[in-house]
Amino acid sequence: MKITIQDLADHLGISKGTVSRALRGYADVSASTVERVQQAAKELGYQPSAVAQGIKTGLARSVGLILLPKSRAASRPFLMQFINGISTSIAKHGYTLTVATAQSDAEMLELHRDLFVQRKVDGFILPRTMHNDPRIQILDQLKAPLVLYGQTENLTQYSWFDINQVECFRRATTRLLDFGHRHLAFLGGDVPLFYNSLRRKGVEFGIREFDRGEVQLQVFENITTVADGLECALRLLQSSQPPTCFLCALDLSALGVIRAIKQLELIPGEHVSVIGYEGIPEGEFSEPSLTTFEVDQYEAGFQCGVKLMQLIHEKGVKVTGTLTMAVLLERGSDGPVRFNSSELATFIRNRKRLLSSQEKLHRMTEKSLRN
Amino acid sequence: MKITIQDLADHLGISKGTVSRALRGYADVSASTVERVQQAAKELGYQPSAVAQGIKTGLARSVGLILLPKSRAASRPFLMQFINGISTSIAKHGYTLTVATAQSDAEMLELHRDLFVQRKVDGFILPRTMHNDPRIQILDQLKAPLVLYGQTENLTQYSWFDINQVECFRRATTRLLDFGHRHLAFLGGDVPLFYNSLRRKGVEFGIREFDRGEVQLQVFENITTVADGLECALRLLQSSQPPTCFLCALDLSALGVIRAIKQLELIPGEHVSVIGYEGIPEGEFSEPSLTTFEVDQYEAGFQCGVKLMQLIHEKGVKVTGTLTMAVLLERGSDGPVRFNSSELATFIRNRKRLLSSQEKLHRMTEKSLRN
DNA sequence: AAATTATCCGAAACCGGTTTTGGTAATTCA
DNA sequence: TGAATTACCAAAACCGGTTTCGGATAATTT
Repeated sequence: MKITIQDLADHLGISKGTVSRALRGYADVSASTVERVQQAAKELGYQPSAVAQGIKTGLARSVGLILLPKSRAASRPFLMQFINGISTSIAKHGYTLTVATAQSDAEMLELHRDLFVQRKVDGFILPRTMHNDPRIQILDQLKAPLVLYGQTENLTQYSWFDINQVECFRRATTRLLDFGHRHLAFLGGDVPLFYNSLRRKGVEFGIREFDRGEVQLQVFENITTVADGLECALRLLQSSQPPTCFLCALDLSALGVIRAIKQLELIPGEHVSVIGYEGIPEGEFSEPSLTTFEVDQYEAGFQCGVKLMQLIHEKGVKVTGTLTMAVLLERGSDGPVRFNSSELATFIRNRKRLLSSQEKLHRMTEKSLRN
Repeated sequence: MKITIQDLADHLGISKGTVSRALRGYADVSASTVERVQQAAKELGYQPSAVAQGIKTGLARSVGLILLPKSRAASRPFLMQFINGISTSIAKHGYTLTVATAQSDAEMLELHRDLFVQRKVDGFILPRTMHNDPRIQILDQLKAPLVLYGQTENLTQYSWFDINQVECFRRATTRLLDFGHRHLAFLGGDVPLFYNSLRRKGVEFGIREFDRGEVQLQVFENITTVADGLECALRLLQSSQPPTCFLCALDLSALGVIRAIKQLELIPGEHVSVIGYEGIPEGEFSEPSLTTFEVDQYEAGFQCGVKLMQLIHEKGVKVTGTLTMAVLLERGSDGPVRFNSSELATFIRNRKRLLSSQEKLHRMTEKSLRN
């Protein structure tokens, strides 16, 4: 049924070694033979078995990407385009992407080891880098090629790709300061992940550049979902010294903050400003739309794939790191400061008191409209 | 560096054939030898190369999943848990998942053929089944094992898994009819995909069961995104005979409908009802939260994986189809009818006229609150 | 014309496993 | 005790490719 190289050789009346050399482009095969072989291969639909090729070359022609689906909220939005980017760039080298999922950190480490030892993959792409990432330690021992999507300690030893998140959050911060905000809140994400400290550092840089002693920053961590952001912002806004703007490490939490602002009958972008990071599709449709940094996840995946192909194929290549920028989408969720913190606090208090009376008014209007 | 079966055999002073048979559990190896081999394998960290194994067995121990990222809106939400389900079930058999992406339909077909001919995968899972799905035709020719996630024509020939979407939409429809709605709109999704006709059929069944000649149904297709749903619902609601409820083939379009309702200053679930399908996370956080059918994508992936493993390993097995139900999440976006279609039209017209005056009022209130 | 050099291809080794074959030693049976 | 099993394992064949080696033929040089 399936046609092998021997079948093809028999059909042409030449040896299978010659067929192989013809197809691999060796110089010691005549042009006419190469032509004949390629022609016959196309006619008979012959394609070499990747499995059989792999045994001699030692390569599986696949790269591994191992995901922890339990961290669903954070990994979901970026995934599809990231996979697409990897897949597209490695396809040029005849490589495919092996995606596996682990249910726990321990299982994830085992999976990395097993996939490599069993030669199911030739290398890995590691997204969501952590502090002292244990995956790196294991793969180093095995001398497995790897590319980081994100940064970590000892960066010079690895190939990596990342967005300059420090710069993004520095810019977001100075933008808000230029808007006149003086009470900022930073809602950080997953603490063990490296991105979190980078984004926070960006905020601190922005403030340090500017500081005339009048800027106040509140920092929170582990705010990773819409619900987290909603709950955290509600609490902060109803405190005695509410922030007038929010810097969110994740779009998801930023959307929660917007929801909180609206829930307090305030106008996001006017009464309170919000800036997110990542550029998930929901941000475009939120009301107001979310000001955020849009990350090109396809490009990220693509570059990770390119770097991994270099590591695997070009021996002796130096590792390379690449830092690019995300694009600031200036949308509706931030703007010039309207109230300072104390004014905002007062405003929110009064607003709350009047909400019930306003509701009555609303119901009356509705009734009159109905008739 | 990497330890092979020959290394292990030399270390034990026995032949590599015996090592292999010991590890594969052949009967003609003494218990003590098996013990010694297993012990040594563990100590030296030996794991057979999947590539080398594959050449003799003819299996790559991988299954293929090929995605079209251009259809981003529709495939994004379900992806992660689906992959997780597949991956988890096939891992029990030592299988991994190969994910590839294609940029066009033609490329997708080629990819299926190539991956199988090159023995990079032993079979496929086909999500998002289409009418006369061309993937199936190609894979049939190659006699490639496949499992459908979704239904199609000639279902008895294939293994497949699906949600009973006809029943879901039948229930959704009778639910709305029981609520007293008589003007329904069905916002369908991608026309070439098989799910679309199933969901529409469910709506038609629901109406047929009930019809006393007084039910009106408007049908639209290719409403696949939030923007589509928003635009379509805005248009319909401002027509002279607006529907009082929307049955949406996709949660995303349902979220757009909710947005449209709010944009017209109506209350979703009170003035106009909306029911979605799929159970994406956003639906839980929308205001009001979205009534929808929640699909267990992990389970879907898991079952597809199980079925594919059966096809690949148990020769002569019959193909199997499985139909399960999604869970109706009764949330806030639907409820008893408030207005009939004409009343709703009048209400919306008046409301529109008064919006500007109300806005003035609102601004005044705000000014007074500020001081 | 002889010697040298290219050109081209077949034969064989090899990759790391699995599976079959066959032979030896220990057991069982008559 | 001799024959027939049985238990066990080494050796070899095999899977489908790639790569090395060496030889035959043709082309070039001296």
